[in-house]
Parts: sequence; C-alpha cells; structure tokens
Amino acid sequence: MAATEISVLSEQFTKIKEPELMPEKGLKEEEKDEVCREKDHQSPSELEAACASGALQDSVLEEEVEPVPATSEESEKHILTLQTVHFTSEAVELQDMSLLSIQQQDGVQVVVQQAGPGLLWLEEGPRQSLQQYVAISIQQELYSLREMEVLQFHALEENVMVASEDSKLAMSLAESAGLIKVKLVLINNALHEKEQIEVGFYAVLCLDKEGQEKNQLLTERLAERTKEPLFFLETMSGDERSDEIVLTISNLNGEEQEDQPTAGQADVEKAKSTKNQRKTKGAKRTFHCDVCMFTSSRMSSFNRHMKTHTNEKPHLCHLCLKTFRTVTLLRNHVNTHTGTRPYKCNDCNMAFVTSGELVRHRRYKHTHEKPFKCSMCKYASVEASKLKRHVRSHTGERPFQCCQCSYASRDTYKLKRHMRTHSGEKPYECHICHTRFTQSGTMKIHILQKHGENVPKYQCPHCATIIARKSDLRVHMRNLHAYSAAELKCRYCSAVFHERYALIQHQKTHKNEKRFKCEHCSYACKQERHMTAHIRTHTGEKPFTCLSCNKCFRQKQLLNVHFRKYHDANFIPTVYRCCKCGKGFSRWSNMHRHSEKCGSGEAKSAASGKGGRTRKRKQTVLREAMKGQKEAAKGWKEAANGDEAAAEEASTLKREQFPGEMLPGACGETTARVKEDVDEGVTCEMLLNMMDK
DNA sequence: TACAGGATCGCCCTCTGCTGGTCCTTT
DNA sequence: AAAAGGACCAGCAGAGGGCGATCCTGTA
Repeated sequence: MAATEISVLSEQFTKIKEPELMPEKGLKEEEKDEVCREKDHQSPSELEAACASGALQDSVLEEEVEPVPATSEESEKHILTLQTVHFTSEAVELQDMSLLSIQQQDGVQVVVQQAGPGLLWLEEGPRQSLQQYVAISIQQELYSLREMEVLQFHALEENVMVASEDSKLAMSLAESAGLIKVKLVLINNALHEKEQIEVGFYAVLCLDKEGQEKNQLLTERLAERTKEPLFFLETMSGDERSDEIVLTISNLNGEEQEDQPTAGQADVEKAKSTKNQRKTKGAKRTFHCDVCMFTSSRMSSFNRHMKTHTNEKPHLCHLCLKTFRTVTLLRNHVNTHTGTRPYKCNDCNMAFVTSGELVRHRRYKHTHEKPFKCSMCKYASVEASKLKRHVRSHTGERPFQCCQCSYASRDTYKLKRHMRTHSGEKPYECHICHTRFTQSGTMKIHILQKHGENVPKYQCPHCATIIARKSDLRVHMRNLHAYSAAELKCRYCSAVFHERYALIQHQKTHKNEKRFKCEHCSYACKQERHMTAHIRTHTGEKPFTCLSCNKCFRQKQLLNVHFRKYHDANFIPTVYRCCKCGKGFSRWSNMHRHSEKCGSGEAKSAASGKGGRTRKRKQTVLREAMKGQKEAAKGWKEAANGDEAAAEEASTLKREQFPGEMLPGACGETTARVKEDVDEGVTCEMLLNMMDK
C-alpha cells in the first residue's frame, strides 16, 4: 500500500454508480429475485446480528425494503451492499473469521464485527461527492452506527499490477476487469477529533457482466497466487424502480473461501446460478437451498438439509414423547434418559453422551485449548458463547432486562439470580443453623465463618488488625491506611498526618491527658462535660430543674436520679439480699463480701422487685448498673478533686442514690469500692455466672 | 446411515468484590 | 446519651468455568 493516494475520487470508481455503466440493468429478473430472497431469509444468527446492529442499520434495511419512488432525487440513491468481507492489510488485523480489528494510528483499537451481510449505504446528491454519504453498518455494541458513519473511498491506483508469477494472467485480468487499489477511510464521528481509520485492499472491478463471468476464474487464480488481500467488486442493479446499484465486495483469497462459502460468496454464486443448482468452475454441481443460504455439493446433504425446513420429526422418544428429526438425535436423547454415556474421557473418569461433549470437556480440563480469542484483551475461551458473553463486558451490552426494575443483565443466569431479589426466594439453606440465603456463595461464607473450624483470618499488613474477610480487610485498608491528600489534623495538638490510622494512633497518646483545666482552682479533667459541670460549682449555676418540685441540680443525671426516686411510682431500686441473713445491699459486690462473712459462701440475687427476669435482661440490668456506678464514681471522684463544694455535691448525690438501709457508706468508701470492682475486672458476665450458680 | 464435530442455547456453579445494615466500642 | 467509627455480616452483582442437551453438516 505504498502507492500515492489520489485525493479525488477515482474516475473509474465513480463510474460504478453511473447508470450507463450498469450492465446489471439487464440482469435477469430471476437473478434479482435471488438477491432479494437472500436478504429476506436471514439465518437466525444474522437476524440477531441485524437486531443488534442498531438504528442506522435498521434504517438501511428499511430503505432496502421500502419501495423507492423514482423521483429525480430518489433516483440518485444507490445502495452499496458489502457482503461478508474480511479486510487484511498492514492496517487491518484479522483476528478471526468474524472479527475485523482495525488498528488506528494512535493505537486505539477499533473492532468491527461482521454481522452477516453488512450494508454500505450511500446517497448521492446531484452535486455532492460520493464519499460524503457512504455509511458503514457495524454491530452497535462494538461501534455505534451513529458514531461511525462516514466512509470515504479512494482509489489509490488504477489498473494495478499485482505481483504475480503469471504475468499473462495478471495482464489479462487488468485489461479486462480493471484491478484497482482501494482505500477505505472510516471516520469516527463520536470522537471529538474526527479520526480516520484507513483500510486498504486490492480489488478487481468488473465493468460488465461479460467481463465478470470471464474473469472470475482468472481473479480466483490470481488471488491464489498473490499474497495481497484481493477483493472482487461486482456491480448489479438492486431495484429497477429506483436507480439502485448493488455493489458486492467478495474476498477472493480469504480463508473462508476455502472452507465454506461466505454470505457474500454465496450471494455471488447465487447471482450467477439458477435456482437450485448450477455449474461452478465448469465441473462440480452445487445445490442451493431456496429457503436459506445453504449450499452443498452433495445431493444427499442437500436433501437432508431441506428436511430442516419442515417440521417433520418422525422419531419419537417412548419415554418422554419428544420427537426428533433423525435416529441419531433420538438415540442421543434416549441416552440422556438411560444414563448411557458412550464417550469416555481417557484422562479422567468422566463420560458423555456425545462426542462433542467429550471434546469440549477435554479442552476445558486437559488440553486447555481455547480457540475463541478476544480481540480486545487476552481472554480466550473454549466456547464461542463464552467469548460472546465476555465481549459484552467490553461493550457494556445488557440484553436481558428485568421486568420489575431497571436492572439489566449481560446473561440470562444473572437476570434469573437477580429476580430472587424481587421474589424473596432463598434457595440455599445452612444445614447447621437453617439460615437461608439467596446465593450459594453467601451461604458458603456463612458456614465457613459461623460454623467452620480453622477459619482463615486476614492480617492487615500495616497494623495489628485481623479481619475475618478479605473484602472487609480491603475496606479497613481503604478507611485507615489509604493516603489522604488532605491534611488530617490532630484534635489536641498541631500534628498533621496523611493516614487516618497514624492520626488515630497519635491521638491516643493524648488519651490520659487531663487537658481541661479549671481557671478557678487546680481541678483538671479529661472530658469537657466534666469541666462544664465542675465550673458550675464555682458559678452556683443549677440549670436542671425538677418539673415536679422545682428542686435544681447542676447535672442532668442528678436530676434524673432525683426524679426516679421521688416522683416515679414505678421505680424499683435494685436490692441484693444476703440469702443467709436477708440484709439488703445496693451493690452485688457488697452483698457478696457480706455473705462470705455470713458464712454462707453462696450468694443469691434476691431479686430486685421483679422476679423472673431472663438472663439477658439480668445482664443488661447489671451492665447498666455497673456503668452507672462507674460513671457516678468517676463523677464523684473528679468532683472530689475539685473543692469542698464539689465534695458536698457528691455527698448529696450519694445520699440521693442510696438512701436508708441501702446507703453503702461514705462517699470515699463508695468511690473506692466501685473503683475496686472495676479494677478487679468483675464483669457483668462474671457476675451473672456467679449468680446463676 | 452412522459418526464426528461444530454451533448454539441453557443451566448451574464458583470466585470475587462492593455495599449497606447492624452491632459494638470509643469518645 | 448521643455521635462516631470500625468490624462483622448478608445481600447482591460481575466474571468466568463447566456441563447438558440439541441441532446441523461433512464425510466415510
């Protein structure tokens, strides 16, 4: 493709659309019928591809089927039909039989998938040049039609001599058919800067039908000899009512041609064949299906194929009454009932009903052969359907729409799984605790974490934290160890950090500091609220007033205690009684100490006025009681460190909380005992255990 | 006609990772 | 008491592997 580009349209190429150069005007009706039938009877896969190929293609199809009035404007309309074509050149890398991958100059890879007979649609105005109006239809999920519309044709060289040992052949071909070197320029409109994708190829342009027939064999022979990609440009009229031209581009030396006819080749063959069978290359008979594009060189295959277009299924399964077209199919089916699996794997103990299943199994498990390769990444799969599913992760296509919400899935199973969120179905049950789950994986994790032994733990690499789940460790890392561009300032000093964990560790160093210092005395405390309460001992402020008796308090908790004791009829203070002598105590530890002296050695909680509490309730009560005592002790202690006024208030509080018999003694003693209980690590659980004995 | 093998659709599974609610601890 | 923060946990979706079943075609 080193030829100099001709910036203007090639005269020769332009002539293609000129009516006077259209010998196909004279094509037989029969042949045109063939072309139309071709378009009408797409295979399911083609139909699917057509559906996926988007609005413009739809419009193109519409244009094809709609009668085109022969107005002067419409008469300028031409349809350029691009049949299955695989471009290969230095600018184009053919990935597989169905994917056309075009490498752009800037390295951005653009993939065009051949989706059945592709369509190039061009519409020409009287004074407008051809290249402005050609559009290429490609699969929407790969390349939106709206994004990539404009295609320019440049004939780089006309009457090109392709390197060939057979100079006579090349000469003959060039003279009669017109070998041209063509460049297609695809313009992607979606990109901000319209970038061009260049595709170059050689083509043999047939100027007339006679030359076309005469030179097909020559071009094929030439294609065999040249290593350059060579395509066959064939012109024929599309619709006689409009001035339509159908231009067929066929690959002459693609791999596909050797194996089986492509859609385009089938089309070319059809255009030159009679209805069902036609001599090709002067020797072999080819049988063409009327209904679809199937062709075969064997009568038996052709006859068998024709049965696929009927609903005839004469072979009945006596077990399920399902019917099948052939005995083989029925036998395979019956084997699924009987469990007969004649195809056994040599490398493992698996066995299968069909040979195909065995081959696939061997690829998955033993040979690891993955013939279906993604052109956009390194993914490869054993099955085409897996590649198709994978490609959706590139394209974002989600064909499976939930009927109850906006969710759409990339495959059927995910939609089915999603539907459980609407139905509430939980098909997976833990065999131990019978908890139910929507997904098996969730249940598996549950069993492992809740009921499993040797549960794996995940150690944070940056701190001592050990977390049960990997995903939670990731959250931990993100929250605590991720670098923060913003400065994280210490609440207590001017230190600055960029990692939350470091900040938290640093702030802990401030933990035991009594940062709040009284301006009026030597009192200092760790918490601001304590300082606020303390300051009131200097100011005399008592902002908490009892609504029942108007008595005022400096702290809210003092008001609460007061209210419960004097104004709440339902309040029943907790009393621990010695089971030996019946003496009551406000604290279990005091009662326990007493009962040891009493000689019983056993202490029972003598209720707190409400019998029959559950263990949990008791635990809560104890915990609250301990917390209350702890808080009170702390408050008193801190207050006592202030001045006499504070000590007096603490004393008041003490008397209010433990009146009469329940009064455990002097303030200092109470504080000391509470501290002792806490320091000794007497937990609620321990207390409960002791009580339950 | 039987068989091999490719193609296709469907189903189910596992692994992975994110998210938000809950519980518990700390402040 | 309330707020904040972190670990725990279930819910849920993405991606991919593997197999079952069927259909169809090429070929011996």
